[in-house]
Parts: sequence; structure tokens; C-alpha cells
Amino acid sequence: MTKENVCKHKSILEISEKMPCEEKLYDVADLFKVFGDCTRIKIIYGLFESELCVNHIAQLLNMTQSAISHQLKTLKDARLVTSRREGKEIYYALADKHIKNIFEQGYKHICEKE
Amino acid sequence: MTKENVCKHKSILEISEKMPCEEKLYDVADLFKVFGDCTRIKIIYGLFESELCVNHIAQLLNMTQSAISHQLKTLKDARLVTSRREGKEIYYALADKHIKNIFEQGYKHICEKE
DNA sequence: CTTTCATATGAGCGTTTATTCATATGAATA
DNA sequence: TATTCATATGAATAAACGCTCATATGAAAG
Repeated sequence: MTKENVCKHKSILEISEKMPCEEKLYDVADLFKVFGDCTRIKIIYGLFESELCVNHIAQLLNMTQSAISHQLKTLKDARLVTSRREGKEIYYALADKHIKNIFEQGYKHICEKE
Repeated sequence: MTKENVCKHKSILEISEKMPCEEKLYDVADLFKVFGDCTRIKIIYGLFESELCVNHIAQLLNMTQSAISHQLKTLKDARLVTSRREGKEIYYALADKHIKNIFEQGYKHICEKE
């Protein structure tokens, strides 16, 4: 390895300065961490189709209400879903349009390669 | 909850039929799982700037060569990076353009919200 | 061929995470 | 107000994960 910390045309320091700050990097990692679980992925794909209440999601994924509820909390903490009450049920929906874009890119990647 | 498994205008079955198959869903989750770690995020941001060899990355992130090497294996298994030898060093680079798009969307999400 | 040096790898350890089970909460309705 | 029912939550457990340490690999240089 070069002693001057130079890789090709850029120094390590130069690259370091162009990186987003530590906090943003953690935020990005935390966001993708939420997408990195199959149960949550399924919930999100379900919500692409329609608003859904907890029990509908539990049926759709064939999982317990509790498991879904825990995961919805994770999704809500990451501001990926919103909820609203309607009668006795609480309906969940996707929070913003970036989510679909992110998934489209991800889907392209796996389809092209594997 | 409705007894007919109907949420708004769509039945659970109808939504279920529109979901990608189980295998694809797992692949998508596995892809995002790779993005869900701050060390790997930093490596990827470094590679946005330049091809880098293992020791450069270790310096950039101030981490051990071994830790970086393990993470590069994860990234390579997910087909997110490629490698090529040049003399004694092995240079890593990003594998495709989707990666930058995914990050741009993710970055927008965190900037808008938190 | 031998040595060197960058990188890769396997085992071990502590931490995080997803699910389950039992139970709490709290809005709607009777 | 009391009951019901959908949802939320806390503790416990098992699995997955990231890092470290020691060591292996293998191409390049001597």
C-alpha cells in the first residue's frame, strides 16, 4: 500500500471530507435496517396495495397479531408508516413516496443479478 | 375486524396475489439488510468517490483490516461490489448504478423527516 | 524457491433482533 | 359505567450479526 494514503487520484483525507457526517450515515443505515427484514418487507408490499389494519396484515402474512404490532412499531418509529383510527380498527398506510422508489431500485438490482 | 377479510376495497386474497413471490421478498430483504450497517454504508460512500483497496478503506474508517475484509465479503456476496487485483493490492468498486439511486432515495427520506 | 505483504477466513464473544407469550391499554358500544 | 375487542407492550428466548484475534492464503518480489 502506498505510504502517502493516496488511492488513485484522491487522498484518503479528500475522500473522508466528501463523506456525509457520521450522524447522517447512521441515519441512512438505520433506515435501511428497517427494510432488511422479510416481515417488514411484506408489510410494506401489502401497504403498496391498500391501507390495512393490524389484523388484516396478520392474516395476509399468516403471523400473530403481536408480531405484526411489534413490527409496525418499528416501521412507525422510522416514519415509514402512518396510522389512523377508524372505529375499533387502526389503519396503517405508507408515509411517503420515497419508499416505493427505494423498493423499485432494490427490486431492479436483485432481478438483474441473481 | 370484518369477517370477510376485506379491507376497504380489496380482499386479503387479492392483495396476497399481487405481492411478489416469497423468494423475491427474501431477496429484497437480504439486499437491504446489507445496507443496514453503518460500516458497510461508509464503505459504499467511500466507493462513491473512488475505487479503494482494503487498507485504504480501513484507514478511511479507522477500523481493522480484518473487520473491513469481512464486510467486503458481505458486500461482494450481495453483488454490490466488484474487485480486481493490481500488484499486491485488491481494489474494490461499486458493482452497479442502482446502488447510488437507492442511496439517493434513502438520503432524501431521512433529510425530509428527521 | 523463499520471503514478504495485502488480503481472506474461522472461531469466539458480546450485542442486537424477531418472535412468542402473557398481559395492559383504551376507544367504541351496549 | 361496564364490557368488548383491536391493538400495544414488556419480558424472555433463540437466532443472527459485527468485531477481534489468530492464522491461512496466495500473488509479487527478491
